[in-house]
Amino acid sequence: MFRGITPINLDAKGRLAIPTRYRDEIQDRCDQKMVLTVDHRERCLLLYPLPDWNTVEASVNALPNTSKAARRLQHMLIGHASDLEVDGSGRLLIPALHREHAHFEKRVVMVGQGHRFEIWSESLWQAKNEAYLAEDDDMTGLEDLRL
Amino acid sequence: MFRGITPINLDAKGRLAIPTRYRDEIQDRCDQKMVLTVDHRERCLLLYPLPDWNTVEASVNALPNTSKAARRLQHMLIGHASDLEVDGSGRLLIPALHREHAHFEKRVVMVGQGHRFEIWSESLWQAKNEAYLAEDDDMTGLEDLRL
DNA sequence: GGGAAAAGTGTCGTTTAGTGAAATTTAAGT
DNA sequence: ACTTAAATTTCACTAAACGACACTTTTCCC
Repeated sequence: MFRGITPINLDAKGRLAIPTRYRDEIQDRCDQKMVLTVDHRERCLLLYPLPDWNTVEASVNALPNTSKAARRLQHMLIGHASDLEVDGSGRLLIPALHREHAHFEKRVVMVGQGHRFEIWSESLWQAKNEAYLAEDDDMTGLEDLRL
Repeated sequence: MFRGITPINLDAKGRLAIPTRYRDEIQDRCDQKMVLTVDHRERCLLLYPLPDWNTVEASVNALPNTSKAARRLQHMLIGHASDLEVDGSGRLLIPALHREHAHFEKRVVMVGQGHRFEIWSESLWQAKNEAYLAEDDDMTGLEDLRL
């Protein structure tokens, strides 16, 4: 289970050093083999251990491709999926197109989300948080939730 | 399995250099013999290793040609299919008609899609992505999906 | 049919990006 | 506080992608 948020500096070649506390779990779970793709509704990247990605990919591929929403998902998620391997120093090279897509500069934040990570440009992440705070607090459908 | 997205510059003669990480697999799978055709609903090209294309072609040909949708598929896919061979430097010459159809200029992106590739003009690919991101997030029928 | 132009093919050198290792810095433990 | 280990940054090397060039083949026009 990945949890927590970590700010990280990309190096000059666009490599991202995985926070140490996740490295053992990643080693165990997928032998350093991960898949990076884009989120279909936000300007951020999604990072899965390979086995978890395979599950997601299978369920997205199984959707009827007559549905427009399904085709959108297939185009975005599957189309942008890239195999990555964690190198000997615990780093991942983020492909240039993905960096551009998510507007990465030097500083990014890596957000643990259970079986996967979200990776955001730090400035976009901050903007997103500000936007959430400014928004009306619409909790429709969530009335029974106890936080 | 082809996966990942790579930006590529066509050379002055319209040749596309296959990314090196795919070359071994292509050599093994089809001895450099590939088939290029057009997608029937997007302005992009589809590139198959010959054996995989043969499967696709057979199943499209098996469709009842009383169906209008089937005739459309046969016309588009099979009609535009063109045999290509990877040259000694790992490049494919994209026929002029295909380049025009998909609005290729210099920069294209090659998108691994399992047993085949999609090839897009970079600007069309970006436009498509932006359009998807801007779209309403209509997930009707996909409520149970866990990404 | 001859010539010219266009299109196709192959090779080479340069540049850029990717990879791996080393060294410095930081942190942790004794 | 000192030693050891770990993590991050920097540097150097390798390989792939790019562009240029030269040669061949085909096509079109005169």
